Amino acid sequence: MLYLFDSPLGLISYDWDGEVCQSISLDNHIGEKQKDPVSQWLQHYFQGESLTLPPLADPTTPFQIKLRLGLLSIPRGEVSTYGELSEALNTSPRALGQALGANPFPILIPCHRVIGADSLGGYAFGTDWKKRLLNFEKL
DNA sequence: AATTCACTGTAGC
DNA sequence: GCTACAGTGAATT
Repeated sequence: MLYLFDSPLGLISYDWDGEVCQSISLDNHIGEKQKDPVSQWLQHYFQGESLTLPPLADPTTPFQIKLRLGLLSIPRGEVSTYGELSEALNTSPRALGQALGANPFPILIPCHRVIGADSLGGYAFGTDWKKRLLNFEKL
């Protein structure tokens, strides 16, 4: 079931089935507002606090597991690069980017904290969002 | 300083 | 299997 969250940076929708979060979307502006673990986490996130993550759907591939751990090890306000992360995960930068784009949980899993070696890099829902998120976390 | 280019590994079909 | 990428560093102009 799709629900909405009204963030200071833009509208966020997420798929919550009552038990776990299935996915996050930054462009589908449909659904109702509801109080659940996901909206609570987002609420706190945008207040600058860190909570433990709500239950998330299992990754579709083993690589996604490693990817999550790698991303979650980047603290708020810090950034890493595709090259750096790919080395840590024993893969290539290109592959890492591909996997990041396939990650269903932007913001919850902070894929926006990964930038290119000498450029911003891309973002599944537009670099717009990426810039706003990074700027927000810089404070 | 800008552009081209081969190499790369994952996901999705 | 095959193809499309959210990258990178070296080689070339």
